[in-house]
Amino acid sequence: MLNASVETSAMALGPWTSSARQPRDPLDEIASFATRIKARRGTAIFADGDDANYCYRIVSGEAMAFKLMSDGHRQVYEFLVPGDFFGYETQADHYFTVEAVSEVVVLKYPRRAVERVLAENSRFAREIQQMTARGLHSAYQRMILLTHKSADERVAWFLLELADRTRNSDDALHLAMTRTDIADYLGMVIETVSRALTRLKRGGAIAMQSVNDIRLVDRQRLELVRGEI
Amino acid sequence: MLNASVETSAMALGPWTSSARQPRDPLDEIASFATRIKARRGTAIFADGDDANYCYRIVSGEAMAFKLMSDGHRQVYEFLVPGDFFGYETQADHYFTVEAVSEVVVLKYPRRAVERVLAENSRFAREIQQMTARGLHSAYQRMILLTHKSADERVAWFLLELADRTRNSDDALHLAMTRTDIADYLGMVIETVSRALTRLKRGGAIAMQSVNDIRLVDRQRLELVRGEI
DNA sequence: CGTCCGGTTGAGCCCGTTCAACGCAGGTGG
DNA sequence: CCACCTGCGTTGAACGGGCTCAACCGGACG
Repeated sequence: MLNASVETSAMALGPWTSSARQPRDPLDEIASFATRIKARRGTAIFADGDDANYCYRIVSGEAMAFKLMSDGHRQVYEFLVPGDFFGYETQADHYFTVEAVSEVVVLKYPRRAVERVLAENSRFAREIQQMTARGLHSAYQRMILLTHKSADERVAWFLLELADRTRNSDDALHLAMTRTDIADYLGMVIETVSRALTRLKRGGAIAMQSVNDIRLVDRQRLELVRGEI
Repeated sequence: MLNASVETSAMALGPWTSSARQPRDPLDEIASFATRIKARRGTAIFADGDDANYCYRIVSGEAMAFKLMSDGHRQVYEFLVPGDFFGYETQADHYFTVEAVSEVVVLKYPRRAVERVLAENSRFAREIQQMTARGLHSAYQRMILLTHKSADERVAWFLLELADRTRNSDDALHLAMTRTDIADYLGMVIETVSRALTRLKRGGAIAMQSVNDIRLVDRQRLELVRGEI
């Protein structure tokens, strides 16, 4: 949802390194308030309507933020990867559910503590503001995707974005989420996602080791399919 | 885009009232830095890619925030009404254009000044954070609209939202924007917008005095068409 | 009076949805 | 060990809502 800037996902890989030269993690400010929790695949970290007494950050694994509609439809707002910070609200309640998509480890910060730091530390407040603003920016970009892009463009965009966010150096990409999750994220149905993946495979842009393990064989072609923005 | 909370649009109607009982306008903090500018219909207040050296607030009239794609498509991010605050970025540049949709008066705040106040006044920082978070929330809601709602539902939602945001007490609603603008906001084409309006008219939910002047005759029916959320 | 621009209406098409069948892997129980 | 079931993904066929293309309408303006 909101990812603290560039270097942060390193924190998922090892212990905090506060070495002088290293750019500091903006969330270090609240690190001391964190408790570490685990969630198994399919379990909720918090639910739509819950009191927003805590906010969180992914350490390892993946999660998804979504809202369930009264008509049964589900909109997946974001997939959350290591480094992502989420659940900090200015209002009383959470307005979406966050559920583990794989076995996931998260840090849990008490809202009170975060707000105390926000009030006292303007640098930290600026970081949070920046993360929220980036979230808004990317939500707007996704609107373009949802209104003007074809099925293949959406799926290509999804794959490239996920590869980018999980910072895979090689071309291997593991999809922790199901086709249904992807469909609900991209505003399509599962069959269309499946067909789009098949076309990308036939076109030589990707290869599939197994259903959930994809190789971005021809990244350039994939970017071509995705199109601008 | 970002609307400072409930009472703010009153500022568009009269001079600042800092009376004790009245809830204060959160943007009072930076009021002294504002300069007042006018823009005629169709002119840009700032453009995509411009240095984000200023941010703004609508006093009267309406504007729209949008992005032009390389393929010629245009996505309208938001319609801006009196009280709306926009253009404050954490990065260097604006990433969308804002253009007057009618004759519009805006207050223009230097970014430097705003950032100085942000650093010194945590209450103000909290207000800005809250506005951005609300913007994100409403962007997510609009995603649902763009993925799962029919043409009629979208248009009904648009009319109700606009009526709500402009706080019309009676059932008259003036559309300052063109059909093309509405279409680019709702992710449809102009013909579909037109047909949806015609159906709402035939269904008795609305009436049209002229092309741009709509009466919400049967609000309940309109809400029924719009559906949940 | 003619032109232009924005909006409306009509006809046909297309892409993604819907409905349905099938494939495949993992789990369970005889 | 195999038969069966269940959940998830893929593929096929037909449908339909919104898009495309095109004509028309009406008010503003020269």
